[in-house]
Amino acid sequence: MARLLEETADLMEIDGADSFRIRSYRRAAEAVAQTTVDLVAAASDTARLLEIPGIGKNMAGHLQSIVATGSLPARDELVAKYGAGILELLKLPGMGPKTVALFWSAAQISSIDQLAEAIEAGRLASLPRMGAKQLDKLRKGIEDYRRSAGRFRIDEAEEAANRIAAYLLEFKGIERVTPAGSLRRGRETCGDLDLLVTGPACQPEHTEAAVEYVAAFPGIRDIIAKGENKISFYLANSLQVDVRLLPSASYGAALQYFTGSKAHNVSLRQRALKMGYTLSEWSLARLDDGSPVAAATEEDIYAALGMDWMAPELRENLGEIEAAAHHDLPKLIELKGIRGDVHMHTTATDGRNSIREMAEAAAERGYQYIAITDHSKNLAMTNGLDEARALDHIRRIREVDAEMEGRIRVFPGIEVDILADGRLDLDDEVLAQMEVVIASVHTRLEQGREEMTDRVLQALENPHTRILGHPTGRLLLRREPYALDMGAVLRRAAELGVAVEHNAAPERLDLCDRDLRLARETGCKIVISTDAHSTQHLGKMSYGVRQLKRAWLGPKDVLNTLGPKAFLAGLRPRP
DNA sequence: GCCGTTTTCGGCCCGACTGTTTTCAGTCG
Repeated sequence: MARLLEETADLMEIDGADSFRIRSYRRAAEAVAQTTVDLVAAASDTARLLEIPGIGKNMAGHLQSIVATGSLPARDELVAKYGAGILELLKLPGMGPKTVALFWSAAQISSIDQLAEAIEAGRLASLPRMGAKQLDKLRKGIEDYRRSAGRFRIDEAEEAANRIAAYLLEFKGIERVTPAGSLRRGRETCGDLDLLVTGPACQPEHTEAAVEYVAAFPGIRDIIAKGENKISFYLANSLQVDVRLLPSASYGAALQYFTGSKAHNVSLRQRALKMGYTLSEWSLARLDDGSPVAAATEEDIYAALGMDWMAPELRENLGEIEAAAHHDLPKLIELKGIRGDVHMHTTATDGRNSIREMAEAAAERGYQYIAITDHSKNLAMTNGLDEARALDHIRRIREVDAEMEGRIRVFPGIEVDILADGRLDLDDEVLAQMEVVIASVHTRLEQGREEMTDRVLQALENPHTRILGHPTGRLLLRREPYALDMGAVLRRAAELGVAVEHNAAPERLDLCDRDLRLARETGCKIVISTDAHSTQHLGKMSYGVRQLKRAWLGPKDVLNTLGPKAFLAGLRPRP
């Protein structure tokens, strides 16, 4: 429902509707996404819907229409006018509603394919504001987009996996559903979803009823293939799902095989061959007579190969096979090892909860400490703090720290903006009052790699910078981490004792595998956070922790696995 | 389109940056 409202807002923007009216659709989308009210149940009771802030008479009608018919007439009309493909254009960097509208009216462009064709044909060069640079940027944006399209963020894949698993487990005779592939390995994105299913209903020759049950899953858009042991289909969002039914006797071998990675499996099979075995999705078996050695569990298979079992996140053929054979696997970070979160926002800027509420929620989660790090003045849209407000805010944070009576420590902090010349946007005297100063780049990165890197290195030199924050959202969404020379940044950060933040929210995995491995090699300290803007968001960081695991980062590398005192001591000393 | 009233219509976060301007529009956070 939130997505339909959000898309309607996008279409209205292209259509040139009143901006405040558009905003009310976005607010309603947000409200729908956040509310705890059961909207389907409440749809018959208009008064109930009207109680939700941001939902008025019209929106209530929209919600009722979505519940009743699955569609929203206001959106349908605009889709009919512009075509459904036009929404995709907004995902290209530098493409906003005005440009989309311009291309539509001037060249009848309503999809990415049409845009690509029009650029190549030179049909856009005569339009206002469309110089060579702009068109180059669009060309590159389309290329990036096409490369990443078809992959799904891990949180989307996991949500789908959970939904399907819940359905499958209702069937008598299905006992276990395990996601394999890149979802199990905790990659940032998944190309498709592999679900391994076992139980009495999965015995060979007797799978028909179970297969039919899978095929009846209500979320299926198209069935691609349906056989005895395997069924493949698309969900409504085009995510491809492969469900495999397996006898429990070979469940471990199949799980190992389908978890991968490919490189890990190749290495593992080579090792098996050297030891006189052959490894397949059915079993680990002797080469000479084909008799099975291990198959039921992954532990059995790895053990038979003389190795310790390892977490799926490690299986990328980056030395884990040798380490497991030498019983030398690193001690890795688990979610429960995170003892504090030191990047979060409150109602003072763009957060939804007060300092006290954030502190209570964090204490309830079992955290030992937090830092409140609201935005500084340069982020005007968030009502960022200027010097005077920042000082007031610190006073309030200290009060809450006292009010919590030791149940949790609350450190004063701030997330400052790194300006174009590398300076921070608040006075040093104010920064000197903060325990946690996170310096973040919030402007877009078309400055070029050299300038951007310089800018960040400058910010590291500022003696008040204690944590380097995420280098801007747009960059992360485009998954182009090397627009910044992260090697140079991490090395300098390590020298200066500045910690680097790894934002663990699923849509924001801002340090990629290579950066995290580099952090380990350079000895750069990592701080893991979720950049929480509400109590709901606080602590939802399992994905980021899985990233750390794959990079082999251990508790000694991640500062907020330490207690409050050790955490502060691990930051760069304050001047 | 929502909200909160000054109860029936006016207000609704704003500044930096880029590329194209020759004074600013569009995008982004």
